Amino acid sequence: MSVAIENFVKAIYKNDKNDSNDTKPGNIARKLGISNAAATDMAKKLASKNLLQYEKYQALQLTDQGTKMALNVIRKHRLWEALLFKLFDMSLHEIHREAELLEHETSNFLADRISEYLGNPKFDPHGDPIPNANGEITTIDTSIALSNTQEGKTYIISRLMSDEKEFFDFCALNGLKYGNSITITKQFSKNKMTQININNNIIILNENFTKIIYVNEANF
Amino acid sequence: MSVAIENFVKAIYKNDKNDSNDTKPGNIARKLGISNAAATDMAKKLASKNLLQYEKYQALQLTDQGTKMALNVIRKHRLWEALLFKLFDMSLHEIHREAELLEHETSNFLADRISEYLGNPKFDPHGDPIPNANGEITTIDTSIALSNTQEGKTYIISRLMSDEKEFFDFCALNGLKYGNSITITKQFSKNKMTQININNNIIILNENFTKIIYVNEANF
DNA sequence: AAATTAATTTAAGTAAGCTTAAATATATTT
DNA sequence: AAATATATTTAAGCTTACTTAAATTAATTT
Repeated sequence: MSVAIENFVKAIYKNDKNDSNDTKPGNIARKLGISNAAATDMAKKLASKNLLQYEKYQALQLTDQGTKMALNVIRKHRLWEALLFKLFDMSLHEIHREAELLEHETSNFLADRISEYLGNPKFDPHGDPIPNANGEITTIDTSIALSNTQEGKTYIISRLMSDEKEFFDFCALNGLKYGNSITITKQFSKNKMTQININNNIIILNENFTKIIYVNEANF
Repeated sequence: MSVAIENFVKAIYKNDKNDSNDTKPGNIARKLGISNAAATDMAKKLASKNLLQYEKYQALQLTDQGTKMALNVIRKHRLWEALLFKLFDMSLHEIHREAELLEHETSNFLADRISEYLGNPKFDPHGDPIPNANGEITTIDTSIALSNTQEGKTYIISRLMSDEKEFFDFCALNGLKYGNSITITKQFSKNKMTQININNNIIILNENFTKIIYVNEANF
């Protein structure tokens, strides 16, 4: 299937989660930056391919097949985000931009290799759930802000919710990377600071940081 | 520029290295799996974009701009091959197939991140040179077969020239990966076996292996 | 050198994915 | 409920990247 089709079903899937009554051609058109006419045309075409149900003037509804396609694209997008975020010093915005292109040129085989390499993560660096190869999706995000962690426990970094270069520079410098493990050595509840052990270095993070770094409990 | 255009200049660049007189539309058409007519059309179009010189019935010649574009695509292709080969257990054939698609959807920024991550390698896992960001290309391959290495020296694995699953399984098991470092502990010149230290494990490789594993001298 | 073969080019046509403009239906306001 | 505004649809047309078939040129054989 083409890039245009993949983006179309993805846009419907995402829009539908917010307001399924408003998933009409015009709405999808706006999100994709195409004309209403083009969206109507595409809707008809995809209906004939059994990817969605189309009735004049009604909201578009993905079929099971269409939903599966959307989830497959979203899976690839989020796996790429997770991989790029782990490997390189790139912001959430940058990884999103790259993943938006790579998602359409990734075989299922490669997606599985990426997932495997990352330890089959259930969430991407934004905290959004990554569908598995069967299109199943975990909806409960168990990650918590660093400020809510407990002394003595070990966690895996699951999100770095920022787009500021200085933040990422700081993270890079201190080994704060998606997928890395940290241990909480002290919680200063008064002034909201957190002392952590990362790669055997002890660092203290203030509220600005502990609120935007998210982690999951490590399961050993 | 489109995927079709990128593949067209890439095909010309590659063909030209073998026989520059034979870089005519029909030849490129065959390599790309399109008709001669389509190739002639494209040649005219690219001439108007200043990517190549086109004269009726003559061989196609890339301009500097066209050459630069071809090298940029080739750079991305080979960087992807190097990255996928390093990270995942994929054969040379598999990484090639994936890189063929990813190369067109990769920003220069991301290409630079990949290169940086890999330590700006000059050759990909096939042993083909990786152009740098300025389109400069190293033509002298300094890598040698493991059978030609010297006792006591340390090398970086630069190629694993095989497409057989068993070989890659063996490599994965023993940490023989593109980019990894090994030390030659003994050379058995008679029966062409080589003893190496990899990740502090000592293993012995026979001729079947030492002829298809290529390495570069490590520069510390 | 003429005849034959092969390649290139031109011409006409197609499908995908868009566009704008006009027609039509739906929603909203009064 | 009628008038107005908004959204959707239809229609016609464009560009890209192809196709096949016919015409032309180049290369090869005899």
